[in-house]
Order: sequence, then C-alpha cells, then structure tokens
Amino acid sequence: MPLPPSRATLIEVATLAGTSKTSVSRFFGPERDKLSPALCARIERAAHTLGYRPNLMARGLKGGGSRLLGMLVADIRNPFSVALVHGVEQAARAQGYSLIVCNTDNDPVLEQTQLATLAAYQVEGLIINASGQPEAPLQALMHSGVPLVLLDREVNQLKADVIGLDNAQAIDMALEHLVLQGYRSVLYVSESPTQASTRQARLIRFEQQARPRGLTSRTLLLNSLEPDAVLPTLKAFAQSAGPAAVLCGNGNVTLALARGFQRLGLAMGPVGLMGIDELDWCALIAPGITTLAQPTDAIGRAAVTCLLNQLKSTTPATVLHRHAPRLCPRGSTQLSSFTPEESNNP
Amino acid sequence: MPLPPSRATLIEVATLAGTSKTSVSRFFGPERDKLSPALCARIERAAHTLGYRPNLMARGLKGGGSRLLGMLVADIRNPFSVALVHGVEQAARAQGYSLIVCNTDNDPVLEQTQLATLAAYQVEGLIINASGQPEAPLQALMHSGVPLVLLDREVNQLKADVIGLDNAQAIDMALEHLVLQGYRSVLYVSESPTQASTRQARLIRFEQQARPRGLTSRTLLLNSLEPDAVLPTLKAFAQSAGPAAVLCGNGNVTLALARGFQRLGLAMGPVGLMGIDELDWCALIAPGITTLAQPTDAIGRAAVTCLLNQLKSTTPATVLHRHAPRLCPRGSTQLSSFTPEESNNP
DNA sequence: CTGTTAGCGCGTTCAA
DNA sequence: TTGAACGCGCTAACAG
Repeated sequence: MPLPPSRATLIEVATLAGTSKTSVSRFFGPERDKLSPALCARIERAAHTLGYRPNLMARGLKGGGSRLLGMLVADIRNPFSVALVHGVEQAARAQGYSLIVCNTDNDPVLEQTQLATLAAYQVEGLIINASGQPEAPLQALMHSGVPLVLLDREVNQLKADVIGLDNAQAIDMALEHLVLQGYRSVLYVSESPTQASTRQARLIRFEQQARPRGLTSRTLLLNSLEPDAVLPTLKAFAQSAGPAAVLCGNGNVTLALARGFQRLGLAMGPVGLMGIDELDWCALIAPGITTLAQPTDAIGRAAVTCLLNQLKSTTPATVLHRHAPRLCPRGSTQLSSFTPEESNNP
Repeated sequence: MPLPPSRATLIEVATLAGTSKTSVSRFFGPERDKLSPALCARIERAAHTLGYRPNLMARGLKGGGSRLLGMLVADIRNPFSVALVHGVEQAARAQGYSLIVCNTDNDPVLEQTQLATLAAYQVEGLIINASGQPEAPLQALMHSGVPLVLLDREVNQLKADVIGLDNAQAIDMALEHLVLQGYRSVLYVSESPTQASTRQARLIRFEQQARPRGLTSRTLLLNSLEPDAVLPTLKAFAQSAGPAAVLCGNGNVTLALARGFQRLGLAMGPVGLMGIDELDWCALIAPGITTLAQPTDAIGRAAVTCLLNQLKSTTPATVLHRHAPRLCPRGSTQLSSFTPEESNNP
C-alpha cells in the first residue's frame, strides 16, 4: 500500500498519532522544528501509514495561500507558446507552486471566461499571454491585489511588468544580418498587428530601421495564413530588382512563407528567407532557414521570478524584462547558391 | 468597474442584498428556481455590483466538487501531446470543468510528484499520459475513488480505460500503403519501447505483419534521437537491394530520420519515408513526407467523456477507445521520382 | 513545546 | 420560499 492519497484527513492522522490537529498541521508546515523529535516520529508514522497528504484546497481557504499560479496562453498549439509554458511551469515548480494553464485559442471572449475561472480558483498570481486587450478585467484583478505579469504581449494602458523578447533588438539583428549577407531589399511579413503588441513593436521597428540601413523595404500584413494570401505579393517581390529577402514576424508566418516558396518553386538563399522564432524543422528545409531563436526558458523563468517578487514584495530583485534573441544563421540567407557543408545550427 | 473578481464573499453579497447566505448560495447553485423572482433580482444586482464570483476552492471543500480535472502529460513540448491537451481542455471546458495540466518531461520521478500534487488539489478525475509505470500510485488513487483514464499509453497491470490510437490498425495501414506503393523492404524505427506501451504495441504489430505482407523487415531501436544514432543503419539500409522504405514510430523519430536523410543526401521517395504523427512541416520537406495523422481532438474528447461517465457512473455511454488514424499520402512514399503537381494534403 | 479555540467561504441539513 | 446552524479540512491566534 504505497501512497493511498489525500483522502485521509488531518484529524485522522492526529488521532492515530495520539495528538492534536495543530501538531500535525505544524508538522507539514514551516514550523516542524518547533516539535519534539518524539512527536515528529509518531506523526511521521501515522501520516505514512494513512498515506496522508494535506488538502491544498482547504489550506488555501485559510491564509496559507493556494500555492497556485494561473497562466493564460493565447495559443497553446503554437510551439513558441508551449515553450513558454514549459519554462514557466519549471520555474513555478522549483518555487513550490503549481500551475493551472488556460488556453484561449486567440479568442478574446474565451479569454474573459478563462480569466474569471482562474480568479475563482484563488490563484496567487497570474501570468498573462493575452489574446485580446482584457484591460478592464486585469485592472480589476490587480486592484484586488492579485499580482500579475504580462508575457510576450502588452495590454493597452495596463501598468504591469511585461516580460518577453527585446523586439527592437530582434529586428535590428535581423536587418543587420540581412545587410551583411548582401541583401538590398526586404519584405517584412506579419500577421495582423492590431491585437498583439509584439507584432506592432516589430513592425514599427522594421519601418524605422530598414531605410537607415540602406534597405529598400516593403511590408505585407496577413489576415490569413493560407498560402493564397501570400502568393501574389511574394511572387512580385521575388521578381524585384536586386538581392531581396523576406523577413517573417513569427513562426506561423515563417511556415506560411516556406509554403509559399515551395508553391512558387522559389529557391531559398537567392531569395532570402528569415524568421523570428526557432522551430524544429527550420534546419531541415532545403538549405536551412535562418532564424532568431527566443530564449523561452529564460523568459518563462523571469516571469515567475518577477511574479514572486511582487508576492513577497521584499527584495525588489530586478528581473530582465527584455531578452535578447539568438541568431541561427543558415542557408536561406546565403545569396551564393554554394551549398555549405553543414547547414545545421544547434 | 467591470469585474472586480472573487474577493467579495457570499456574506457580503447577502448583506448587501438584505438576505442570508443560503439564498445567495442557492442563487449560484442548481436551486435558483426555488427562489422568488424578487429575491433573485436583488441578489443578481448585489452580486453584480460587488463583482462576486463563488470561491471554487471553498466550494470544493464541502461536497460540491472542485470542478477540476487533472491531466498528466509525458512531454508537453511534443506537438502530439499538445494536441491532446488541447482536445482535452476543450472538452473539459464544454462540460464545465477546468483543467490543471502537469508536465513530467518523461521523468518517472517527477511523475510521482506531479501525481501527488494533482491529488492534493482534490481533482475530481485524472487523465494520465504516463511517462513511466506509476502503477502503485495510480492503483491507490483508483482505490480511493478518483476516476482515472489512461491516455495514449497503458500502465502495466492497471485495470483502467485506455484511450488512444488503434496502433495495430495504424501499422497495418502503413504497411498496406507501402506495399501498394511498391516497396519491398521496410525498416521500422522506434524510440526505446521499454517505457511506453504504445511503442511496444506498434513494434510488435510491425514484426507480426511485415512478413505476411511479403515485406523484408528490419528494426531499429533508438536510445537517442541524435542524427549519429541513425546514420549507420540508415546508410546501410538505403543500399540494400530492392525498393526500401523507412517507417517511423512517432513524430520525434520522423524528425530524426528526416535529418538523417538530409545528412546522407538521400532522396525521399526512391528511399521511402513514412511516419506516424502528422506535423506542420511534413508537407514542406522536399516531396512531402507521408504520415498517419492521429485524431487528437477526438481522442481528447473521448478521454473526457469516458472520465465523466465514470464520475456520473450512470448511462455507461460507451466511448471509442481505439481511434483510427488518417493517411496523408505524399511524395516521400512515391517510388517514381516523378514529382506530383500537388504534394500537400490537408 | 503542545493543545484549544475560532474561523476561512461555502453547501447542506432542518425548521420556520 | 426562506433562514439559522453546522461542518468540510485546515491554519492561526491564544493559552497551558
């Protein structure tokens, strides 16, 4: 009988150990050292044979806190989001917190519901990767004392910490790389930037920085990731004069454009292709797709650290809010059609 | 002030509405119709202005149930697992349940911890995608009355419902496809099947069915997905006589082998490549990789249905345990190097 | 060091 | 139809 879970209660353990609830409670709390070794041993044994584990719901009810963190994710099927969840979950567990993850499938309505659910479970803190602009509910939550951190995307008017990629730096790195590789004109492709602050930030930076670096720039905003949405512009762009490259605002866009290249029979490299977000298959396609990898684990960890700082509100140990990407150069941004020995990049 | 969450209590609402806790409780429970319209209106308004939402932790404490389902995932960074989570979460939400997801990173030790955590939060049911063989803890959980469903992978000796792919059918479909395409010898590549029942089931079926279908068969078991682990065998196999194809036991293996093909400069098609699990990029690589897609949403939905049946234990509405895959034929299993007009397959 | 008492926010008797 | 009283499992005062 290895681990008969939870269903035993504090009282049962207490009676079996011939003591009171309080001592048992102390045994499982931070005051274990205030108990005599003898008592400890008795409780230890009783709890073990009963397979007792504290009921965290009941604990949360009093003052102990639920030890629960809530996380809202805009699109759980996006590998980038999953990587964030993974990082957050690891960091939370390391601090003794559990995570309840709610997906919103990029639906602002569902987002409101999920937020309410999270609040109803008395989470001690919230990590928000917003779909829409749930400013009001979040404002209310903050006002009612729930610590809160924004992940990857900001929310209008909401004064809260935002943890994520340094978008300006990412665009700068991309442009610098493309210039260095000899490209003279760049098409920036992004999903509709109205909902997501990250997309806006990248787009704006691109528009600011492309010309100063001597690049001819052009922009394509996508409402759909269907191949057909990309084809006409891509086709025209590929025929433009001079060495030209496409820069993709995120992983989804990179996927859509890789499809576009395939449909049009375009060779990567002669027409450059580069994307923000690193994906499993980027090293696999033809000469390899150059990417900017986000440090997702670090971002997730930073979010948790930041949140817990707010909770303990002591040591304002500053955490890094803007994280630098890592360049993974591959064949898709090499103008010369000379195929390199090794196009992988770990 | 749109949604000041949760922090208001039943009592505050009651006093503001000039009534008692009980009535408010009823208003939010299934007995709302036993209240006079007048009272309903008053409570409605009071609750609204206070932004009251029932505290689900407290509710779970009594008899009401926590409305929480727990889910254990072996590897949250695997797109297949994520798809399952997505399906489960949708179905759970549709039934008014929330989901707390714990990742185990394929670590049996961490798995035990996470299981204990889930139990401690008084989840009403458990959906388990096992990493190891946590037979004892699960047995104990079942014994203590927690409904439980196994997802994708079985656990030794544990008598519980298992929901997932029909592995035998999947292997059969794959072999049939390969035979039809003219391949005469097949190499089956799998990760180490010791921990995961699914891998065993597929492997065994392959070994049983390959010869009867007139195929020369060979097997490669991987302890690592590094390219080097694949290369020697793959190289030798590619030089074997007659039309030969590689069959990959899951998405990770498909990725590893696609890398292997690339490293060796092997053309897909002339040497066949096929995999279980559909991934974003399978249609993108060279002539397209043929796959067997798992109906992840249906599987997730079935798991929740099955679990909820156990909870209500009324209507033993049977759910489908073994789900059929869907074949996505592409160029990687076409012997003739003739490139098809369209190698995509939705 | 240890036990007693009093709630946490809620659902559920049971009377009224 | 409504309300008062009790208890869920636990922690936090406050005594002994």
